[in-house]
Amino acid sequence: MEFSTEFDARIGRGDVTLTERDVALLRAIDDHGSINAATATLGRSYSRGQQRIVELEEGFGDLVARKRGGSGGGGSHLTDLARELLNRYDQLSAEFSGIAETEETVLSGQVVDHDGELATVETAAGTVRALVHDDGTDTGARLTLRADAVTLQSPSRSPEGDRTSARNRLEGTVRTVDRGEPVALVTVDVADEVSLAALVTVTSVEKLGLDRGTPVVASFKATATRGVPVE
Amino acid sequence: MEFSTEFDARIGRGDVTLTERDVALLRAIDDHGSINAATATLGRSYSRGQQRIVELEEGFGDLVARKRGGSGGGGSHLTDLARELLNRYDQLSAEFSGIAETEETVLSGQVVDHDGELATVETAAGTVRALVHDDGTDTGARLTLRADAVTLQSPSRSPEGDRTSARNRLEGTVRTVDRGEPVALVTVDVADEVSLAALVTVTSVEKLGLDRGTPVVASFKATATRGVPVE
DNA sequence: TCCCGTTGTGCTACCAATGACACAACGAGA
DNA sequence: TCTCGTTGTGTCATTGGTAGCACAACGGGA
Repeated sequence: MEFSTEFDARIGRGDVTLTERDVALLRAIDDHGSINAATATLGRSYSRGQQRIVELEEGFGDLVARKRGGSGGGGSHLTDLARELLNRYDQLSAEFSGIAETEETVLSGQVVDHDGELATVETAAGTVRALVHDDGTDTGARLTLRADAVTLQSPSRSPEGDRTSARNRLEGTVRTVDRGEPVALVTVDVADEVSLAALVTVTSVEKLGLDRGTPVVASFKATATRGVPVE
Repeated sequence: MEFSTEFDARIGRGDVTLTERDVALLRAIDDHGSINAATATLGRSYSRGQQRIVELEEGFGDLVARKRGGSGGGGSHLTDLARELLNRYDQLSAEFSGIAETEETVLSGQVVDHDGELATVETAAGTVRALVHDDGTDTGARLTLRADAVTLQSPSRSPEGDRTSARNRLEGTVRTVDRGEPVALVTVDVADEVSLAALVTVTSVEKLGLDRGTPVVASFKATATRGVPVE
């Protein structure tokens, strides 16, 4: 069954939260130079738009410098704070949509150890360390491993007693290489019936000489793999 | 200024989307064995709850097996599909909240090259490859680098012409080590006035002998650093 | 055959967010 | 002093989602 994963990003402060709708309003003000023109082009009512700005400013501080009267009747422009908020919102959305869109592989396994948030999980592909939130009855867990968190390297150069903080290592062989334009999706067989997806740049594909059958080591940080308890 | 980053996770299919509210309803049905008891304990109306289930099932397929009449009057229980949906939702939430909570560092810089989504950005800390969405007027970009995507390694063992797909490398020295219980937040000075945050396990801190002043190499994948264009 | 608690369905009422509209206040420039 | 387009403020209407309620349908067991 095919799902689409979606999200709403919000930025909160005090008891107001900035939503996508608010961001659109601020952007329109920035574009048109007045609340009036902004609400008009958005097909929204001025009165409500103005009210909303006041509400937001009670939580965040000055966002819109407004002037009435004068030549042209006045106008409004965004404060530096508002611009910072918009940038922050863009970044947040970019990260969320990264998650919503990126391929991921799910590993199920048994929790054999639990130290705070850090769990050791036995999976079909080997034992993996991951962050698992709840720790009440730790029997099993489903780990989700995002393709952009997996780094690939040649087996020749990959010491066992490692000097890196990426301590989850799974050996395998490349199953498929799906070249997008600047990025490629590589799937790696790490056990019978278990394969990982890794998102790497095409230049990395070439540097590592990745092709069907190439032996590789997939490594990923414990702190980058999150899981939820099951059963 | 201190913000809180929030989100709503949703799973869509067709033209219905499963929200957190729906998840709560399904969970309550699973707990109590009937829609009636579920809506009652949630303080919601039966009629609306039942309607909502029908709406969801039009998009997703059978979620709640309902039986009326019989001993006890009947009852309801979740289908396997519903359970799968709930698991999927849990995983998605876990990933989103990981993003919302995790420390991150922002690098601003000039875009010097743009190949599809992959941009090369000159920052104060060095040149970095990252995924940047829009590519209309590529002047500057703000890259956000999540602490859980940064891996640390000792400089001794880190070949220049690398055999790994993590190609962004920044050398620096440890500024602070903030030990949480199983995970530690390490900040690394990589240039004047620029420091990165890395989230690693405490055992990695010990293995690498990280302490204030320790020279380290911070590396991260281009596909794990996302940016938004500015100006 | 009756009893019971559930599902299924339809109606009204309510609430919060929003739009629609009216009108005063403003202030630079003609 | 007048004009003009904007901000600021208030009132009323509309809308979408929900609760509240009533009542029929169901079917296993007493």
